[in-house]
Amino acid sequence: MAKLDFSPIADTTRRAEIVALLRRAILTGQLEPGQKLNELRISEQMRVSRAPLREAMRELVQEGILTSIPYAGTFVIEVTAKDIIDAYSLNQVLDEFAIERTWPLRDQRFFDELDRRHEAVKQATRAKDTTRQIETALQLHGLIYEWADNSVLLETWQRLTSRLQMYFALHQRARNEPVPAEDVHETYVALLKGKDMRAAQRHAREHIDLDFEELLAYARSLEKRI
Amino acid sequence: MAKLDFSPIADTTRRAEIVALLRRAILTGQLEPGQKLNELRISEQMRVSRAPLREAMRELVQEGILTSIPYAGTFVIEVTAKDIIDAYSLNQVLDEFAIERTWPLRDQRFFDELDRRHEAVKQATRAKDTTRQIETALQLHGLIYEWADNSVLLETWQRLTSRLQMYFALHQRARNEPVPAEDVHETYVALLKGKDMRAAQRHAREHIDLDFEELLAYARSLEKRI
DNA sequence: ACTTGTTAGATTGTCGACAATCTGATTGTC
DNA sequence: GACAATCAGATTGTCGACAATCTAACAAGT
Repeated sequence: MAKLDFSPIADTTRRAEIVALLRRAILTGQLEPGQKLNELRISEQMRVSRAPLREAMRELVQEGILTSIPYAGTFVIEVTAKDIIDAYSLNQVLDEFAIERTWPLRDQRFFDELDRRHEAVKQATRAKDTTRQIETALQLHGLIYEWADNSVLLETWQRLTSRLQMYFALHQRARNEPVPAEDVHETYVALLKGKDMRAAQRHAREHIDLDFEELLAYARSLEKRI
Repeated sequence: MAKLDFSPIADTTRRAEIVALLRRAILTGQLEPGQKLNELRISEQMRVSRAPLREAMRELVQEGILTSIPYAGTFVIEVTAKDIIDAYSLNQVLDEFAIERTWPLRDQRFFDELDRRHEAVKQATRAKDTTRQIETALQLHGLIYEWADNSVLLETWQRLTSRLQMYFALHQRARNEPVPAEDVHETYVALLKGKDMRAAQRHAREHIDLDFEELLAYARSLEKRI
């Protein structure tokens, strides 16, 4: 018997595809915060009935990027400065925990995957594909969560990621400057390969703080516009 | 204008009621882990069509207490020893964070609410209502999360709570011993009222460890039975 | 005996139509 | 003109029926 591992086959329900489509539209900012999702219109555009669409929307509500008011509608969540602060402060705590758990489990496969994802970020940066840059950066960041061998932690991170990605996308969309060309993840990757866990944890915290300042400033500007 | 705060009116959709019913059935162990939820049967029992039932089930899947396999069915999640370990280790980290954030925000209203919830636990204990005891104990524990003024943290805790409650319920159901009569939360409440934050954090960690040992032993026994 | 094809039954996924509810415009009243 | 009552249109919530898919039992071939 050959020892070939087959991966699970793709979800073949319309619902799953709708979830993916909607999530992408929200996280890239094509659907703006506060915007209402008209079921009839969307179902017609997707050539799908409202049943699977509604089920998909329930999933995204639980995922935290949509919000639903009975008989009124389902909306993309609004982004407040406080939301961003809250998400980031929790993210710091989780990062520390994830690094602690991943640390003893690092092996060659981990380092290889780390390099692979790092490379993906650099490529997206060179291509000036901001959406993909955000996506790959979060995937790079997510490796410590995938490696930490804690399914509940991973789920929590993935929920948080949805929001972070949305915040970043909004931020990128708002400022029309080009994306920073230098590689801010170089140190992060080096530290994860090194021997000083505390240093890695500290850097994760500081590095996040850096991006955070800029993002927060944007969030504040949003607040004032209302 | 009177400064009366009205609480949001109750959800009036069937879906919301179904979610509440199903969640309760799962968390109290009436629906056992691994059990399949037959849509037609349940919808007939509830005198409801399958549409709102299915939407409710999608929510609970995202909430993490159901799992769905396309064209096969939706099942109550299985509980493994590792799941419990994972949930608890994350809970420890979150507890520390929640206490840290809540600490400077404690006021008279906090202390009053703390006492109120503590009293509810004691009452459920006296009445030997194990289900309610678990529920109230988790509510007591959840106060630091509600008070921490971090919506993302609160959501995360609520998701985690669902599972913890399910684990505890399973545990309680398995052992037929009476529930401990002495009050294990006395010290916890006292420390939250005190001046030493570190001590409170330490106790939260240790206290949880205590219950955890017992719960874990049960989880291991589950593993072996398979 | 073991695999492979076939088929019937049950269950999930999807659809189109109807009922309940909300919104905002209109009318009528003071 | 301001305000309440009413109504029409649009949108969400729910239903019952049909289509797609899975499972398990059985038959047939090797």
